[in-house]
Amino acid sequence: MARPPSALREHILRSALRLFSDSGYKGTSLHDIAQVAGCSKAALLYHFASKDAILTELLTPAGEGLAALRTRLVGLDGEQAARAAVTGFVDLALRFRLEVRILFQDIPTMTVHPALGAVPATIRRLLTALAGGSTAPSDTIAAYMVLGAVSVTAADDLGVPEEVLRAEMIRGALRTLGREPDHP
Amino acid sequence: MARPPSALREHILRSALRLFSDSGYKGTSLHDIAQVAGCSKAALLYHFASKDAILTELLTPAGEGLAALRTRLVGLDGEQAARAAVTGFVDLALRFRLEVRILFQDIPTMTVHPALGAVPATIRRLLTALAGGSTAPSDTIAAYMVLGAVSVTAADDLGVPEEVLRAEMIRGALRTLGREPDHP
DNA sequence: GTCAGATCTGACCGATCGGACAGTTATCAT
DNA sequence: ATGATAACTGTCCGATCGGTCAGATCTGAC
Repeated sequence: MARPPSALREHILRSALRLFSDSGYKGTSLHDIAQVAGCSKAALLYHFASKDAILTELLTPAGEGLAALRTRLVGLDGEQAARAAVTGFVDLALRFRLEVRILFQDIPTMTVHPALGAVPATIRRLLTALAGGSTAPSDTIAAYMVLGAVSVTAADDLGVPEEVLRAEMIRGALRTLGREPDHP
Repeated sequence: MARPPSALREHILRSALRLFSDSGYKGTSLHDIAQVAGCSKAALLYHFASKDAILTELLTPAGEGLAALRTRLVGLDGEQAARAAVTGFVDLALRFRLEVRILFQDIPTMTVHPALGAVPATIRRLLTALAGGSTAPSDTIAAYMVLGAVSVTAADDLGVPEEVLRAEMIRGALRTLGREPDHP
């Protein structure tokens, strides 16, 4: 886990992250990654067991962040849960912009991924938190809309400073949920 | 254009639509489609010039619907533009649920697609309509959030009747834009 | 220097991809 | 019946895919 950083290894990860988020996992070949990273294809497979291992290592931090958000939501309900879920998810989506893009491109393929096995259940928990615990269709739909809105908006880079983007996404999400954003 | 329907041809299209939306364009092989359609891979290529031709034919109606929405928005501004854009886009996303899923999976690849060349510009027009003509960051971001919210929510099938989904999505989108949904 | 282990390369492998093509079968007007 | 055309199949092709492997090169401890 805590290996020597090996400059090339890190460079490979960065290159793969960019390519995966640009062209998708299936749309990116080991040859492509090697070319961008400036090494041979075999060098990739020296540092990583497989193409899938690269993906796993790239998505693990985001998965851990999502799990951490989940634990932060336990015990909360109603207004508190909704607000915590909104700010937590917005921060997460902004911190892992490219990872979100990767996830969204291959959702059907990815949810089967071993490192992401817990994601669907966590997303479900996040949805009920966004809905403030309500199971009414209107609240469920609004929660789902927030999920989509934040993911898509964070993934695509409009030329807005991150501070502004964060504040506006939180305000917009709260409006979507029918909660006044004026609150501290 | 108005060819004899050829039962198999239609069946191929339906099979490809399902597979593309489930596994993505790159994630679906001609062999897969042929298997689901119950014919040989060569039969596919008798009815369609290429895999890409299947995709084009599948996405063309959605592209036309989007173009139609665009023309319906010309001349409108402010409140009128926003409301027309919301209802129009919600209807479109619901009518082409699977197509939206395909588009979202391969956005970077797809926008280069010849049949979809006009889509980015149309989306931009749709965004300004959703923002009610405003170019303020807060309005632009809210418009983008609506785009994502509607697309994602329509694409994934939560078990809600389409009537309810449509009404709630419109109400939620208007809330996101900071406009009261009470209006007729 | 030298030697061991880490790092990296070129060549190669089997599988699968989209697609081409010659030939076979079904359909149908005459 | 027969000929023409549409519909379809089996087979093959070159390209590309992820991955393996034997060996070359680099590196630092001794």
